[in-house]
Amino acid sequence: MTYSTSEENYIKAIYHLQGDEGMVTTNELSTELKTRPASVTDMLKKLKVKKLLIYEKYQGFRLSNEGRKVALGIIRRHRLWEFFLSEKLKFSWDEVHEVAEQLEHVTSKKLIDKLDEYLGFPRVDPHGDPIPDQHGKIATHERICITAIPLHQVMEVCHVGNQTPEMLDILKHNHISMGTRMEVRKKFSFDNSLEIRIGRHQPFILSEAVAKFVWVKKIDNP
Amino acid sequence: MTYSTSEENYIKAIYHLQGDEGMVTTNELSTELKTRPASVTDMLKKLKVKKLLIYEKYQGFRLSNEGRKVALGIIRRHRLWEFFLSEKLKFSWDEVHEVAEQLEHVTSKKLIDKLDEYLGFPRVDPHGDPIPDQHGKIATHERICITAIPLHQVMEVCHVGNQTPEMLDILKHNHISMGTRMEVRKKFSFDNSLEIRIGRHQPFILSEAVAKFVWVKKIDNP
DNA sequence: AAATAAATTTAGATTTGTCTAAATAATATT
DNA sequence: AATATTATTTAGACAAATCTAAATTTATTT
Repeated sequence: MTYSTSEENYIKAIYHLQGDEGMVTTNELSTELKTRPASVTDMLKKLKVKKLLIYEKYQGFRLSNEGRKVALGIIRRHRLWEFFLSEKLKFSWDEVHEVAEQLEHVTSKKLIDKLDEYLGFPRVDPHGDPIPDQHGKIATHERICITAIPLHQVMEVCHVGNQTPEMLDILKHNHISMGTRMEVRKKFSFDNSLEIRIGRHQPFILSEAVAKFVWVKKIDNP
Repeated sequence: MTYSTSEENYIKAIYHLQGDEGMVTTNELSTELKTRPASVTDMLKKLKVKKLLIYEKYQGFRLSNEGRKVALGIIRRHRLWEFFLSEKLKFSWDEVHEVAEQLEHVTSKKLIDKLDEYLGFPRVDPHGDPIPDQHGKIATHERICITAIPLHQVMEVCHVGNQTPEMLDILKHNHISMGTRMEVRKKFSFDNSLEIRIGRHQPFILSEAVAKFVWVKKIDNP
């Protein structure tokens, strides 16, 4: 009922790769984890024996219900630590992931539940991803990429799918962060760039390269 | 320049076993770490190659200067996490050690230095043990066991050498904690128990079994 | 449908940290 | 001082997690 760091990394990666119904392939996972496909196969066998995986050889695989539960536990730990690092220790956005990667493997339920309480039961991490609760429940808020929303509708930034320092830099420059309310005023079909307006400020242009990582949701408290 | 969890555990244990000048033996270390002596010998060879250890076979061993530096880094992490768990997450005294044992192996200098700052640069952990600073400097405050202090001298509790729930219970019951100022009023040679007084409160008796774990120092700000 | 290419698995090796059993060195006892 | 006891080390094995190279299965092309 407790898993090695390596097993946890595999479980987490599989969770992220498999969508709602999808299967994952050996190559995908080996790319994700930067290991050789042969190593992946070895681990798949192990996880299958432990009943965390639905897997028949050559057929691809996905997490069992139990496996998904374990994955959500790991993700809970990861995201709570990210929140802690960002909120309390003032780590910048692009620094939290690497450290949380290590902290997430500290397994003490009490530690995590107390940390959750100390942080005030946050519902999303600094990148806008939802944090599963003690029971593994995870909010699936409806979100949509700003490249796909209708014009002239004010929405709230709730997720950024790229956490590099470069991305942080460009977003900061344009005063975009989690919770920012914005409106798409125009789409330029030539290069798929967008004209954005935040509140009463001067509208500005966002390239497609940036825009495709910015996701919004309907405003919570209008 | 980075060490495995296992290596770190050996280094830390050697640091604790060796006094100021002393040598450590294979058996002592194997008892401490609950491994077989043969495993200890294997690791000693490895740590010697890495120049962390002064070791000639059959002659005992102790940390090199470099080894001591590494040990102090690990102890710094351990004690800062203990402080965090106790102070911020409200873990009780006897619960912090086990969790800190895991957290101490998360190696990010930035994490630890920011944590230190966040906690307000604490100088001692919840058991009264000093926390090394960024440069590995550790305060060696003069302390003395209450079984050994002269009578009628008010001193301040600065260390408790036993962290079981039972110890916590008895100390709590007698209103003794880190920083408590107390005076030994009488020593009973029959059973080596002590009569203690805290402030103007009713004096009480402490058994030798408890007293030998309670250490005090001169009062800082008289 | 056969041939080719790509993905996956198997077989066997390697590293780290551990173990047991046997050999050797140091220490204690008669 | 010789012997017995204890401590330490060596030798060889094992489990976990990885790797390379070869074999096998599935998918794609002609």
